[in-house]
Order: sequence, then C-alpha cells, then structure tokens
Amino acid sequence: MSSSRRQYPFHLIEPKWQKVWDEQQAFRAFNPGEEIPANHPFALRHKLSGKVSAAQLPAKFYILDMFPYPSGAGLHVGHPEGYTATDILARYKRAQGFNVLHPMGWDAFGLPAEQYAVKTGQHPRQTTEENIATFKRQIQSLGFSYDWSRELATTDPDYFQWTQWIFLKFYNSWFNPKTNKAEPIENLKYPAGLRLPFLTSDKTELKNLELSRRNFRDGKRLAYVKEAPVWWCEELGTVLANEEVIDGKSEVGGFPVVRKLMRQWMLRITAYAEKLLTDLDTIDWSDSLKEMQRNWIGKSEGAYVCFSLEGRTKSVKESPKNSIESDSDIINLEEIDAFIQSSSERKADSIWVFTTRPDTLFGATYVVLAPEHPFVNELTTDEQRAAVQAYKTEVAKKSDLQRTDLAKEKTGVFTGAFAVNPVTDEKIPIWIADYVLASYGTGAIMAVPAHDERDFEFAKKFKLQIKSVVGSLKPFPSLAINSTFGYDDFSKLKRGERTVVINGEEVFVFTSETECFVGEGVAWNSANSEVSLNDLPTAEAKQKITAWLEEKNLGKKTINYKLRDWLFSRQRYWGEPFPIVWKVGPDGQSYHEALPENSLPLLPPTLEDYKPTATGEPPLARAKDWVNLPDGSVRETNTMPQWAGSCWYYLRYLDAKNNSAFVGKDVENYWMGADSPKSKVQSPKPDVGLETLDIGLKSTTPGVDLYVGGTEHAVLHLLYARFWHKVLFDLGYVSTPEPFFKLVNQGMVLGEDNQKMSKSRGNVIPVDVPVAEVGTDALRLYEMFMGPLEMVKPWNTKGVEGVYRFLGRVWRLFVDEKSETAFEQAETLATATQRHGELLELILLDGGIMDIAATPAQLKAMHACIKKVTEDLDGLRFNTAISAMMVFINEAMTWQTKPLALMKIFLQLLAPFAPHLAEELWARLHSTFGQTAPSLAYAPWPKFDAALLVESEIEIPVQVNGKLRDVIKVSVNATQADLETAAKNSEKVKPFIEGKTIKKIIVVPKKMVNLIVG
RNA sequence: GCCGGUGUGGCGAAAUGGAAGACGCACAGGACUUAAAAUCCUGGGACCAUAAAAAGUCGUGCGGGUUCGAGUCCCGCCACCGGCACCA
Repeated sequence: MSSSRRQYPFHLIEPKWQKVWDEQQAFRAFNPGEEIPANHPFALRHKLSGKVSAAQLPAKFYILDMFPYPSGAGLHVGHPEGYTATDILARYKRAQGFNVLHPMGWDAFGLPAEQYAVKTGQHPRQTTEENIATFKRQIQSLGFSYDWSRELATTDPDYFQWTQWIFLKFYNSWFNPKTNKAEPIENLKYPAGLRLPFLTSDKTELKNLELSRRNFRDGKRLAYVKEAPVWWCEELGTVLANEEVIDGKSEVGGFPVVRKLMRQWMLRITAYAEKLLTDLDTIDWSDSLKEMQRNWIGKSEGAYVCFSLEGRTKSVKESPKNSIESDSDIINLEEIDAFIQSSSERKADSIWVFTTRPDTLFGATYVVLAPEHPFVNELTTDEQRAAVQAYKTEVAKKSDLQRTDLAKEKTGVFTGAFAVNPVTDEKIPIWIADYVLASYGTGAIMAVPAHDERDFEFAKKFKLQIKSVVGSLKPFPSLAINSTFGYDDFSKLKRGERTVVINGEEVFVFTSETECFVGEGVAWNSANSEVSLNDLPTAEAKQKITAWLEEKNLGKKTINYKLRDWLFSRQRYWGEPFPIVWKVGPDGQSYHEALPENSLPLLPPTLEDYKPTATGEPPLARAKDWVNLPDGSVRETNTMPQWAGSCWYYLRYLDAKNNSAFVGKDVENYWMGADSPKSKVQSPKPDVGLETLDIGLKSTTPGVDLYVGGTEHAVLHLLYARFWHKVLFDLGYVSTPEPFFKLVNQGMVLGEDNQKMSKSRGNVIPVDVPVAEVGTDALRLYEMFMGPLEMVKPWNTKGVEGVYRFLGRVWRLFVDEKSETAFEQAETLATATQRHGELLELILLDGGIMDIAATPAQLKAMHACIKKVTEDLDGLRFNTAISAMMVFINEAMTWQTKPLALMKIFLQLLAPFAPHLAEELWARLHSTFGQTAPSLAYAPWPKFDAALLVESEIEIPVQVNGKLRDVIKVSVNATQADLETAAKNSEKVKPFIEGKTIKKIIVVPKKMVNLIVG
C-alpha cells in the first residue's frame, strides 16, 4: 500500500486542521453561565457572546463514548469504531445547531498498572500516566471533536474525591420501602424498643440500647459491612463481585476463585432491583441488552411455603410477615433476608421454601435443603449422620466450577428427617443436595418431580415418589405421534387421557407419572378437605393456594430476585481508598465511622511494596503511619472496585472543573434535565436557495442522548451506573431517573482472518498503521463503511484502500491536476526542515468550479445525496450514507462545470465523516472566490428540497402474473388508465397476454403494473 | 436447555410487501505509459443456449403458508454468533 502514489496530501492536511481546531478550541462546549468568547465559531453561529443562560443556549445534545481503560498496548483499529460513530454524529448535530457535549476521559484505576508495580516497583500512577499519554496521542491523531477541556481521569484526586463523596452519600442513606426510595439515614425509623427517648436510666441497659441502635442503623445503610461468603481469587489476591466471576473463574485473567468468609463492604443494589427492572421500559436500548439486564436481575414471582417437621411441634406459628416488622403487604427483600438469617438462630421447627409454582404444592413429594442450610445438622438422624457429613465435606471441597461442571449428574443424601406437606399432610423425606443453592430463596425447596426437570431427574435417580398434579392441554412430546396432531384427535390417544371442565366445557388433558411436564396447564389431583385446585388453570390455582396458605399462616406471596448486593471492596492498592475509619467501642466491638466530607480526597499512601501483606491484608495495611490515626482509630484498608469511577464519570464531564460540588445543579439540569431549554436555532440566509435545517421547538431528551460502547459492559458498568444514578436521583442530586437514554452497542471488529483481534493471534492492526498509510479521514470512513454499526465485521485492508480512493476522487474533483504535480515535485525537493505545510499553497482549485447556477440534473443529484445522508445519519446508518456520497461523486466526476454552491454543500455532507479533507477544500473554495470562510464545523446543515427530486418521466416495471416482462417509460403524471394501456401495448408483454384473458390488473401508481392472465 | 441476534454473489454489504445484489473489495478486459504504478473506461448471480447475443429458467439457510406479488409478513425447522445457565 505504501509503495503506491499518495491519493492526496493527507499527511499535511490532517495535522494542519487538528492544530487549527485545537488553537480555536473549536469543539469546546459551553455551560450555562459560562463566558463565551465573541469570536468562537459557536458564538458566531448562534449569535451569542458573554455569559449566556441556559434559556439562551440552543438545545443540548450529549454524545458519550464509554471511556477507555488506557492499557499499555495502545489502540488497535477495532477501538475507534464507536468513537468514529459518535464523532460523526457530534459533528452532524453541531451543524444542525445543537449545543453538543462530546467528552473523553480515562477509566484509569485497574489491576494491570498495579501488577506492573508489584513486578517493577514503579508507582501505578506513573504507569497510568504514561498509558494515558499514549492513548491520548492516538485518539487525538484521529481528529475527533472532543472537548478536551473536560478531560478527566478516575485516578485524579480531584475526580476521586467525589467518588469518595458519593460513597459517603450511600453510607449515610437507607432505602425506605414505604417511600420506595433512598433517604438520609437521619430519617431511619427504629423499631419499637429502640425509639428515643429510652425509658430507662440503667446505664448498662442504655449502653446496650445505643449499641442496638447502631447495629440496626448500620444494617440499613446503602453501603454496609457484611461478613459474607465471597469469591476470593488467590491469583489476583482479591475478592471479586458476582458479576466479575464467570464459570467459576475470574473475568480478568480466568483464574480460579474460591468461596471464603470475609468482612466486606456491600452496596445495597438489591433495594433497586425492581426499579432497575421496570425503568428499562423507559429507555431506548437494544432488546438483547435489556434482556441481559433482566436476566441478571432475575425477577421471579412466587410464594414462601412453610413445611412443618415430622415429630416436632412448631414452637411458634409464624411467617416472615409476622415474625418481623413490615410496612408493606409484600415483604421486601431486606426483611426476607433478615428472616432467613434469623432461622440460623432459631430452633429447627419448620422449613420455609421458595417456589414459583405454589399450584404444584399437592405434588411436593420431598424437600431438599442446600448442604449449607443451617438446619442440616440438627435435622440429621444418627443413622444418616455419617453419610450427610461425608456429603457436606465432599461438596465443600468442590469449587463452584466443579459444582456447575458436574451439573449433569444429580447427587444428594437423605437426612433421615421428614417434613409434612401442609396441604396433603403426608410425611415426606428431607434430603440435602448441591443442586439447591444456599444463596437463592431460602436455601430450601419443595421438590415437585412431576413438574420440574431437576426434581424429576433427582427423583428418578433416588427412586422418590412422582405425583402428577398438573395436566397438559397438549399431548406430551413423546405422546405426539406427529406434529400435525390436532386438538380433535386427542381422544385417539391411548394413555394419559383424562378430561376436566374448563368454563363449562369438557376438554382433554394429559397427565403422566412417568414423564415431566413443566408447562402451565390445569390442576388435578389437588384437593384436601379445605381447599381444592382441581380443574383450575395454573394461574388461578397459584392465586387460590397462595391465598389459602396466607390465611393459614403457612405461606406468603413474594417476589424473588437473582440479583445480589454488590460486593464493593477489593484488597488492592490502585483504587479509591474508603473514607472510613474503624474504632473500638466500650463493649470491645469495633465499629466504622465516616470521615467528614471536608477531609476528602483521602489519598492512598505511598508504598515501596505493592503486594498484599503476609497475613493476607490488603497492601494499604503496609502503610502503618497512614493506617493508624493519632486518636487510636484505624483506617479501612480495602479499596473500591474499578467500577466505582465509571459509575458517574458522565456526570463529571458536565462540570469537570467544579471544586465545590461533584456537578453544579444548573449545569446538571441543562445537560441531563428533561426540561432543558427548547432550541431556538436560527435559519441563516440560505446559500443556494437551500434552507438550513430548523430544529424548531424540539424538546430535548432526558439524560445522555447517545451512549456508544461494547456489549461487554451489559451487566457490569451499565447496571452499576444505573444504580448509582438512581440513588443520586432519590437523594435529589440529579434530575433524571435514568442516566443513558439511548444506548448503542457497536459490533466488534475482527481481524482480517475473521478472528477476534488479539496479540496471541498476531492479527492486531494498531491505529497508527492506517493513519500513516492512508490518513485518519480514510480510516474513519472505512470504520463506518464496513457495515452496520451494531454488527460484528472483519477488517479488510483492501477495503480501506477503497474508501481511500474515494477520498482521492473527491480531491481530484476539486483540485487542478497540474498544480498538484507541481506541488509533488516541490515536496520531493523540499528538505525536512522546510515547512511542507506552505507547499500546500501550490495546489490550486480546478478551473471547472465556477460560481454559476446548477443544472436541474446537478441539483437532483445533489439533493438526492443530501436526503440520503441526512436520513441515514438520523438512523445511524453510516455505511449507506457513505455509499450515497460515492454515488454523487461518481456522477460529479462526469460534470464539465461544477457549480460552486453544490461543491460547498457536498463538503458539508462530507465534513462529519472526513473533516480534515472537507475543511481544507472548504477553505480553498472560499479563498479562491474571495469569500470569508465560516467555520465548516458550525456551518448550518443543508436541507434538501423534495421538489427538485421529482422526475418528469419514470420507468415502471410491468409484470405478467408477477413476473417481470418489461420496463416502460411513462410520464410521472400518468393515470392508472394510462399505465394499463401502456402496459398492454408493450411489445415485450404482448406475447405473454395474447390469446389469454386478463383477469385482473394491479396498478400501483408510480411503482409498477401487474397483469393477471388466465 | 433458555433468551437475544444473524443467515443474500468469490468477499464486506444494499433493498417503506412492488425491477434482488446499490456502494465498495477482489477479478477480467480496454485506454494512457518505453514500462510499471497511479488514474480513467467497460464487464460481471447461477443455469440453459450461442460464433456472439437475444429470449428463457432458477435464484436471498431449509420446508410450508398468506398475497396479484415475499429477502421483507405468518407457521415449522436448520446453522452460526452473543448472553444466561441446577436461580426452584
């Protein structure tokens, strides 16, 4: 590629314009109340200057990229795909008259810099800064129109002091189920015995009450401490969040993880499970992404059911609802949690299970506990004790990886104990098995083998009773003789036939004790002396039995989520330290306390050695002077996970330099608010009889208007950030309930071998390569021309040359060939020290460009192009927008004379895609014709004139019986009758209709004619 | 297994239910050139036929259906990609 002649002097043009934009601060976005320099292109476009209020500013448009983690490897050609898409849109929206916010920053905390520090002793900050410098240089070489004055890095103390500040907001808040939102901890309602003033003067009692209050309060905070089983990764020397563990391995590095009991900071994301779920309906994200979040949140509706124990009397008849204070009808997660927790302290008198199919209760033939269930030891009979112990040991030895890997084969052990099915009063065995998870529901299930695959498998293996209680309205797959089995044929079946009455009608249902049916159907076999579900459809049966259980205090309707609270601490150095200290109370118990806000930022200490300590404490514990405070309190030595900084960076961009708040109120409201000012975009005097696009009184979008990034963040960053945003919203710090209104995932760019790009495959193409060989504009164009943004597509170097050639054609459309040859010769002779940029002046415009009126054909081609490019940009269809410009250029290459006005319009269309080339030619067009060039970046977007696209004669396909037989030319005004006649008279059509009767003629005006003959 | 997405030339891909394959790559032929590169022009789904063509037939993963007409809508499958996965 490099051996061939350069298509155009991009090597001079691109740095030239990048410098101009930089010097002008051309892409700086202005906040309400900010001083706008009178000569800034934005000020000139909108006739603004000085301090401008939100109401005076045009409508905002916030275009955000997922900010990168600056790794040492630099950018490859896959990275700028999303950045290119957002930049094109940012430039387009700027031309349309929006106040565009388009920022970039660095997600810079992270493990690689720390691991490098462990190896070499180089401070992670230094590594981070070097990597940022590389990334910034590469990103800037691509000519993106970022507002660099808002650049931020999560590792910067000016930034992370606010990350710590937000953590304190979490710490000092609780979730009020009654108002369904986060509130300051001062509003917390204490249970009866703990309310002030205390009605005692006994000092010990008072002390204990104070302590209980503190424990209660600390247990309610949105950021709380929990001794919990966590994922410990030995290799990384830290714990990981659920979301960071994939198939029993760490997401980063793929190292094994094990369960370990540790004291950890948690964020109460579960309180927001329902909002995170339902608010997905209010935002414009892809279905697949929403679905991933829904699956992760994992809502299921069902009931808790109480099974009493054979041979034991229940000490108290209680349900979760009655055993704890509750403000709502449906018990919330927190209360369930507390209830389940409390069962470990109570005697084993009954077992609560969670089920989504309470309608199958009559078919529950055994109970299974998770091996870790607190009742197991107490329930196990002496005969079974050895077997149960052996099983528990075996399970504990298995890593979770093995537990899921071996999922195929069910294992378990009988405890020797029996429970009583609350509706049948039958004695049913209690087993333990590792297919029941301690961490979900109550850690116990009622097994209904006839209607649950897993229970069915287990029952078959251990020869447990299978009892069918739900009939299917369709034959079981194995009974279906063929797929066309009709409803009426049911009676022909030999087995499983049975009828029930639904809505007064007798219908067949199919039941089986030898096969599993998990679908919904009709209940049967489900009645006792008090309640009957027989003949009820599943949904009704669920309702009826749940109501009955509630009335008997044997159950409670409930909602369960898979989502767990977010494990928020890491045993690392290179992260935000917690603004927390630990103290020891008079009772000898240690407790935590928040640092005052004015002490932030809390900087990490400087270390010589970044490894964890020998005792397994985090590296921060090495800094004794930092950890131990004069008053005897001790600092928290964990740090926050990498996700913390990325949870709110999009808010800091709005007001990146604010020293008194994480974001200013008015500024936040302007850029994120749903009711920011309406646009008042002016329509300047049209250039060529064209009007500029008038945005009119279009209201703005709440939150970020467009967020582009990879799918890998579907359940991590995107869920965490939504959670933080919702807490900040509840506490009144932000004005919208959702941060990202529209989100698009760019598809991955594969290597030329159709494999994902990776070092080990050796198929990585660094961005610097195409930038040097064909220039940034060609790279940008190709990134978009490959295919639709969301699709996965392979890189093809030959394809890059195609768009590079296109830019060469554009160049040659505009410049005089002889002058370019002169330029090239001069450049060869010039020494390196000479200013090559000045040589560009040798290149002259093509003489065919004249300030003359365009022909109708020229106007038509131009306006077709404006229409297509505009519509495709609105739909993010960059690839077809580019092909429309190619079509235009292919035609314009044949023109003898090139009207100046059209040449300008074309450059405006090209500018978002190839801004350097467009700026260069734009400036030349103006200077050559003695005009002053307004900034192309802010030139009003051209508007197409539909009237110019109308043809006088059009070609109409003629079909006979749906097959194309001719294409006829008719006037655009041809009537239906004209078309019919013309079609019938076509010489090519005649042979197909002669001697036949025309039964019908379908005429679609301006589209086609179809003759139906018999 | 469940959820989501995608299947169209040699390749990347286009097509509000109305001319399938725009645009680009690769390829072939031609012009320019001492020559090459670059550039410009022309060609192209498959089959059948032919000296060459015209005409014709078949074509959007597979099988059905709706419609005057289906890449597009409906039903049933298959393959690939991504996610989740003993969540009761």
